[in-house]
Amino acid sequence: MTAPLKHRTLSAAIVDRLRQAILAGTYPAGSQLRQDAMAETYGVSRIPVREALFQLEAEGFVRIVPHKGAIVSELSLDEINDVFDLRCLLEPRLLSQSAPRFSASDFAALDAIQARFETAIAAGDVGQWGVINAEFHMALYTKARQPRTQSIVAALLQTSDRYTRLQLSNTAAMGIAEQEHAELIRQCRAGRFTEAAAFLVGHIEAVRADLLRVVARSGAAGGATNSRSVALE
Amino acid sequence: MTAPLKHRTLSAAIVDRLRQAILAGTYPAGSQLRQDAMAETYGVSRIPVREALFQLEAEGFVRIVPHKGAIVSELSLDEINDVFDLRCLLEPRLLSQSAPRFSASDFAALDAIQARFETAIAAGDVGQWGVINAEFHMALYTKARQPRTQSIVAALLQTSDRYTRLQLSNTAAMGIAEQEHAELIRQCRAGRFTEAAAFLVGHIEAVRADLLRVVARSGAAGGATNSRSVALE
DNA sequence: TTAGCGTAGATTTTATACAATCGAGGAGTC
DNA sequence: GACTCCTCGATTGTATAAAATCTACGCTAA
Repeated sequence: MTAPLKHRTLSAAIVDRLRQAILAGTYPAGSQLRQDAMAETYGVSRIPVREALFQLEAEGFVRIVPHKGAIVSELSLDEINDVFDLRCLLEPRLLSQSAPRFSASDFAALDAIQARFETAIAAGDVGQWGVINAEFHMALYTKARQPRTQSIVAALLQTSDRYTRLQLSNTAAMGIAEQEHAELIRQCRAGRFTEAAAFLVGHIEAVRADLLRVVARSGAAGGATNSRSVALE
Repeated sequence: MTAPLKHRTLSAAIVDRLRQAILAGTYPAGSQLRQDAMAETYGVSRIPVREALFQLEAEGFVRIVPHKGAIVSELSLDEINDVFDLRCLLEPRLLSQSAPRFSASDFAALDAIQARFETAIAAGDVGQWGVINAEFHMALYTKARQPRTQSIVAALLQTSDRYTRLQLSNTAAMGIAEQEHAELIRQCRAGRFTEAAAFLVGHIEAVRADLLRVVARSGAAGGATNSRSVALE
C-alpha cells in the first residue's frame, strides 16, 4: 500500500500522505487516527506518525486531545465562511503588493502552472486540481513582502481545498476557475492591478458560492448549525 | 533549574518553557537549539523536546531544517509590519462580530483580566504583561463565530509579544495600553461598537509606532533591511 | 435498580538505543 | 598551491520498549 516515499524525512512523507488521505476522504471527519494503525499502514514506527499528526494539527486538519488521540476535524459552516472571508480579505492585499513587482520570469512561472492546470482538468484529476490551484494562487503572491500573510494564505488554501473536494467532479466549476486564472494573468500583464484585485475577490466568492450551494443541497458539513468554535487558551 | 512542570504532557510543558525563554531573550534570534542540550536542561528525553520544537515552528518562533536542527527565527522589519497590518485588519472585524453578543459574564471576565493587568503593570512584571495583554484581546473576541480568525489572531498576539519585549521596561507605554483597554470596555458596554472597533485600530497602531520607534533608534531587529521572506513551497 | 469503586485493557506518552545524515578537516593527486 | 575525495565526529531521525494515562466494564453495596 505504500509507494516510493522519497521525502527528506519520514515524518514529512507521512504528513503528505495523511493530508492527501484526509483531503480524499479516506479518513472522514470525526474518525480517530490511531498511531499504531497508521504506523503499520505506512510501514514505519510510531514516532514519525506522531510528528506528522502534530503537524497536521497545526494545519487544522486534526484535533489532538492529550492521552486520547487525534481526530479528523469537523467542517463547520462557520469555519467555511470564516476561511473564505479571510481569503477575500487577504489575497487581494497580497496581489496588490506582489503584481507590480512581477518580472518576466514570474509571468513565465504563472503560465507554466496554468498549463499544468489545464492538463489536470482535462484529465479530470481532482486530486491534482487542488494542489495546482494553491500553487497558482501562491505564485501570484511571491513578490509580496508579507511573509506572515503568505503562510496564512497557504494554509487557508489547503483548507479550502478540503472543503472544495466535497463537491468532487464538478468539472464545470473547474473550467470556470481555469478561465478566471487566465484572466487574472492577463490583467496583471496589462498592469491593471486594482482591477485584478477586484476580479480576484469575485473569483474567490464564486468558489465559495458554488461550495455553499452544494453543501446546502446535500446537507453535508458535519455540525452545520452547531458552531463549535475552538476554545482558545 | 526546572520548576513545577505541572502540565498535561511533558511536550506541552516544554513548549511553554521554550516559548517563554525565547520571548525573554534567553535564546536570542539566530541561535541554534540543540535537542540534546534542551533535553538535559529540562531533565527529559529528546522526544518531548522534538515535539516542542515542531510546535514552536508552527507558531513561527523557530525554523527547522531537516537534519540540521532548529534555529530561533530572526525578526525582520517586513514581518513586524505584516503582523501589525494583519492585526489591524482582523481584530476590528472580530470585535464587531463579538461585542454585540457580550453578556454580563463576558464583561465580568474582561474586568477581571483588566484587574490582573493593572497589578502586573504595577509590579513591573514584563513577562506577565504580554500574556495578560493577549488574554484581554482574545477575551474581546470570544463571542465572534470566526474560529479560524481567532486562532490566527492568537498566534499574531504571541508574535507581537515577542517583538514588544524588545523595548522592555517601557512602563509608560504599558500604562497607556491599560487605559486604552479600559476605554475599550467602556465603549463596548455603551454599545458603541463601530467606535470601539475604530479605537481598537488606533490602539494597535500606537503599539506598532512605539515599537518601530525603538527598533529604528536601537538599530535592533536582526536583518532589518534584509527582507528575507520565507520561501513558500 | 443504581451509584460508586476498582481493575483490566487499550492507547498514548516518554525513555533508551540504534541508524542515517551532514559538515569539517586532512590525505592524496594533478 | 588548489582541488577532490574520504573519513570522522557531532547531531538529528527512527525504531523498540517501558511507563503513564484514560476508558470501559464489572463488581459491591446502599
